[in-house]
Amino acid sequence: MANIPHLPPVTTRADTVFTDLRQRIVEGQVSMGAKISEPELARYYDISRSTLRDALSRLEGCGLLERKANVGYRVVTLSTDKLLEIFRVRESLEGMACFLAAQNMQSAQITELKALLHEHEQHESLQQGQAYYQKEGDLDFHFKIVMGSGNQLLIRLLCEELYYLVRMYRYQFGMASPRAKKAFREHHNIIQAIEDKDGELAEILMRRHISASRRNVENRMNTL
Amino acid sequence: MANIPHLPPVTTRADTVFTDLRQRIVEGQVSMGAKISEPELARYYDISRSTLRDALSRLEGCGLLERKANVGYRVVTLSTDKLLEIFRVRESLEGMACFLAAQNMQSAQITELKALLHEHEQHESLQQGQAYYQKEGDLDFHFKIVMGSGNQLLIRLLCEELYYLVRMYRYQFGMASPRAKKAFREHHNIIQAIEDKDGELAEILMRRHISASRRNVENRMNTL
DNA sequence: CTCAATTATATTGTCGACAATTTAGCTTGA
DNA sequence: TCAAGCTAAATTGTCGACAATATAATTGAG
Repeated sequence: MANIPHLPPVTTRADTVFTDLRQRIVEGQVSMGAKISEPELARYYDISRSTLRDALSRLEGCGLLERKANVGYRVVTLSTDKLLEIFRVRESLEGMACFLAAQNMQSAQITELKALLHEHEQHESLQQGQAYYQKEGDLDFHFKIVMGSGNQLLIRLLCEELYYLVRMYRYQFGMASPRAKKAFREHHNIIQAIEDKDGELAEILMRRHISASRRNVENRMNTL
Repeated sequence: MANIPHLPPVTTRADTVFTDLRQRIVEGQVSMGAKISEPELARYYDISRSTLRDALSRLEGCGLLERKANVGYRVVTLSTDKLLEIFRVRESLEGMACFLAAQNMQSAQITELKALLHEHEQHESLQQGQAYYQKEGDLDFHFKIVMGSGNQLLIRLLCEELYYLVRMYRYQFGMASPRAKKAFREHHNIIQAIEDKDGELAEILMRRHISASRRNVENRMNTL
């Protein structure tokens, strides 16, 4: 019994709501810190509370919602402190991802990665292109490297959990940093190390790259 | 309105089941890879399926259960590959935790940590003490360091998610390695670096410590 | 007898309702 | 006027039932 190519991904109502609500939280259409009213949201999506709660509990697993017994769910409240915590975790996890990517990434994947960076360089001159890069493009790059690590646990922790939080910060704190140009150069060097299969260097470069972003936020915090 | 000291933690039926089932999965009383029959488990705990599903979805968030739409939950199936993936993640995350602990740990906490290690050294000579150390004691040590990092995200990822998986491996693969004595020495050196507030050294030592365990598993795997 | 199709069974997904708890509003007293 | 206690409303936790889907058993064709 051969598999039908691209068989329709089995998706349940809760899945749909989960994905949609996640997007809305990330983009700030549901304000951060906001209390989730289960009856209201259930009416909004025209589903029962049980189905909604299924979706909500998964959002909690992603760290986008917080729950207190007998009180309910709230959208997570972002803060500079939490952002700095995320940077520390990214620094360690993505450093490891880079190390593993240097060992495991296929040449086809590396080519893809180069193409992505090149494409971003095209957009760089454009003002709105830079905005796009800050929001999504940069994470695409990091995403591809994590995928290249081949470590399923790393992929889950970063791509399916942390990155949604990171995107939420970018959308809602909208940090158009002056690091865009430096970041391009750093990305380029990281790819080079991966291509050279120099895992140790790749890890160091990635850690510096993320560490620089963290310090950038720390400095901005201190001056304001 | 002063808080009543140690106000009874608000706990729901789903909370209780979550905690109990987690314990049973970790200890292997529910076999790994086993299909979860919602009706059966609900009867076992004498709760409704809705309540049970609340607990199950949280177990999924911990990585102890896997879910497939319209098919249901299964206990995660452990494998050597997955164990090695966990080691990579622990190496990076706990390395960072150690680095931060060297900066943030209070002297009282450090004293506690020393006491714990000393206590373990007492048990070391006993055969069953060693078994205990392999199962729980070692993780207690790592747990305390992660707590000392002060990074809430790190704490969540390691103490509330990964460590349950690690304990599950230890219970069910029961690896009484010959590394016990070396591990003591390594723990000792890690504490020293933390006490000296030498974060970089502490991180390196922790990464080596975990990396050695990983290689130990890899070697065993190759010889068998 | 084997394999495919079909039917029957069991399981998951979804729903609406009730109970328990929390929150908001009101009353009362100082 | 304000605070504390009480009452009412709303929200979450829990339940059992039905619908949709997947798994198992049965039947039938070759």
